[in-house]
Amino acid sequence: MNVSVTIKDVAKKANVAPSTVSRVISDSPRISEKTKRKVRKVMDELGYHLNYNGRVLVSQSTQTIGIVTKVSSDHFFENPFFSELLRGISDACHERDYSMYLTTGNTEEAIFQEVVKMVQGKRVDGVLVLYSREDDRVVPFLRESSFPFVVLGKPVDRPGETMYVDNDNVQASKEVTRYLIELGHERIGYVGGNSQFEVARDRLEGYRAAMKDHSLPIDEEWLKNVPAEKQDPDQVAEQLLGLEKKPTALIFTDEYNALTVMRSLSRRGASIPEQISIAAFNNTVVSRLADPPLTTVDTQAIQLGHESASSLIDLLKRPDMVKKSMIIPTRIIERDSSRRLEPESRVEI
Amino acid sequence: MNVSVTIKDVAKKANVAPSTVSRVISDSPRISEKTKRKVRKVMDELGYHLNYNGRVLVSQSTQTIGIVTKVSSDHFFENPFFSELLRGISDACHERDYSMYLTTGNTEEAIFQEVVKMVQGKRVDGVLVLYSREDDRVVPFLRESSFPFVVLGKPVDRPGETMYVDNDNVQASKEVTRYLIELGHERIGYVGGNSQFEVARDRLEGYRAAMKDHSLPIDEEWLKNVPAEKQDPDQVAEQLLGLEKKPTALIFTDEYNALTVMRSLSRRGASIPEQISIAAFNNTVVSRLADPPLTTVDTQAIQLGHESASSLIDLLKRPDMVKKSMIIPTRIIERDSSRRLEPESRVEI
DNA sequence: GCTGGTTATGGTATCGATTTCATAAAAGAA
DNA sequence: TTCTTTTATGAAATCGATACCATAACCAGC
Repeated sequence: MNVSVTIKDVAKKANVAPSTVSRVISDSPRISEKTKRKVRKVMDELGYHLNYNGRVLVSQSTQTIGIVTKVSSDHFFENPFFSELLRGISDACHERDYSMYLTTGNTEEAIFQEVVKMVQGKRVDGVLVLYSREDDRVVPFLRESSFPFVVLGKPVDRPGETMYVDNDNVQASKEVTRYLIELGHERIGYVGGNSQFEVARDRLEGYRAAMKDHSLPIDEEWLKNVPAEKQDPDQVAEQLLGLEKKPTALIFTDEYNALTVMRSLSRRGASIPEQISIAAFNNTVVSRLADPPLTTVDTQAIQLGHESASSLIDLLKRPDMVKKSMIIPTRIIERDSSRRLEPESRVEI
Repeated sequence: MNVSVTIKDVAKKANVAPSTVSRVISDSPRISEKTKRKVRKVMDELGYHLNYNGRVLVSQSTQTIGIVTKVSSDHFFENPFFSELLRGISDACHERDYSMYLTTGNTEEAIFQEVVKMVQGKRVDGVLVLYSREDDRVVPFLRESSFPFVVLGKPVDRPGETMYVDNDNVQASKEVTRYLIELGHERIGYVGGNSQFEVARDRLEGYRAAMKDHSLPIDEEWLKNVPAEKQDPDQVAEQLLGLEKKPTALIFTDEYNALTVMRSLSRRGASIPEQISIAAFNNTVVSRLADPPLTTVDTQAIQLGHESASSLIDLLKRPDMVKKSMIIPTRIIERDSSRRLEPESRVEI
């Protein structure tokens, strides 16, 4: 096993040319069945296996896609949402016989350099960018290099020229807000994420739009749109409970934030959902196992991952294809963290 | 960008031989500074970038490690434990300038075939197996092929000949059991996982040993050592609460199981930790965010990942190295899910 | 001035597969 | 039977980089 069997060894033993063996491997119709059988027998005998690197060099294609994540410090990695995405991506890759090449780094610069290396070094055929952010260098670089790529999330600029897969976050956010409004809530707060990311902006927009549609005023004190790492859940809880006009419902773009803030709220005597209803985005296992289980917007992470990888592979196979984008539907999963606000129960807490 | 610049183009334009350019790339001391400057200037002008595949072919090394996970249906992927592992692996790879090649599949056969393909096809230099299981074909195959690999978890057989990284699960389980015993618990139950996996067996063994050390009898009714997917949390809760001699504490090898069973227990009126104390393994974000937060054994997933990848890379660099294995220490993180059982409170619930 | 030893660089085979072009053999047409 | 067409296979160039071997240039020592 140490010394490997090459196509030439097979050719020699089978008394054919290397090119014939190559054609047998690709099952070319130009080779007679008899020769195919003979060559295959020898391949078995010698324990031949195709050397992938030789093929890559000549075919100029690695059958591998590069996956670019946010910086590790965003804790994207530790989030089950990421895992589910990866699961979807992985499934799609395996279905189409592609491989995944994972990129990570602790700084944006490190990630960018990784991307440059994998693109210039021809390590991958295409790139899947798992975020969409302002001031990002990766997407512009890929665009400029005319390297095939797909963005998971709505591109910050030129969405028409870019292939992407995303939820309709504005719409989804509108819907979950409306859902709470229909449950009788009027004072609805919103705890978002880093507004550098397109997804955060879209969801905030959807929330605002829904409130406006129902002519409900928004108290800016109800909005906490800050990066997760800067958010002290206790502080958020305290601030919200200290308000004269306390919100009766809260929307979180991040399940983890929802849980930590929920805990702080409960400790301060605001029980969920009795005093405050909660809804969050991303329906991962976290929401299911929370106590009480969270009402969430299912963003269908596995499908998002699957479609994005699948679209990228389509693009690789037919580079001239029209840059179609894809919107994955969302739906609200009702659980116990939000409840109907009966008129009589609208007492101050 | 479409047509790529090769080492030959650089050589021609700089009036040197391709071999000289290659030596400049590797910064060989045999090339004069003057020539290096000249060649580098031309590389810049032409926008040259090393083609990774050409190098791979001649150097017979891909600087990539393959990562083998359990079948997707085990939901290993969706577990933050996996994410943290991956994070550690990723960090180690980036430190050493290695890449990761991820394998997944829905069946064991699919995974096995993937491994064969990546090993025989020379897609990776070494393999990291993220589980240790009975009746596994991957490890024997790697061994037989004398392909470098490291197992995360204690190998089922021939651990002496195999490089592995693991916690001391027997010991860790002993400790957490002892911890509960020292809190005054005597009737301690154990909810484990699929005993095909070495980790499940080790932890069960540790638990039994600790109980024996303290001369505490084990009621076999307290043991639920079944695969996660077959475990109905409600049923487990019901069975445990229906016992005449109910356990006052439970150890879970899986945080998710712990949460689902906990919920069932609470619903049936057994509050945590008042009536039943809980301890679990793997201290991920799940335990931190649970309500109440779980007392857990921190298995240090990130470090496990980091060390395993790092060991594999060491092995690749020095194939003759002694097959040292590594035990990552664990520690108990005390949180609110377990409490001291005061003698007077030992009343039947 | 000649020999021997460095040092800097060039030429070329090589890694393992694919692919184009050429050609021998077989089949079909006249 | 001879010529043309088709089919099956072979020979060799190629992908991009590396590494071995060769050699020119230079310097030192006698």
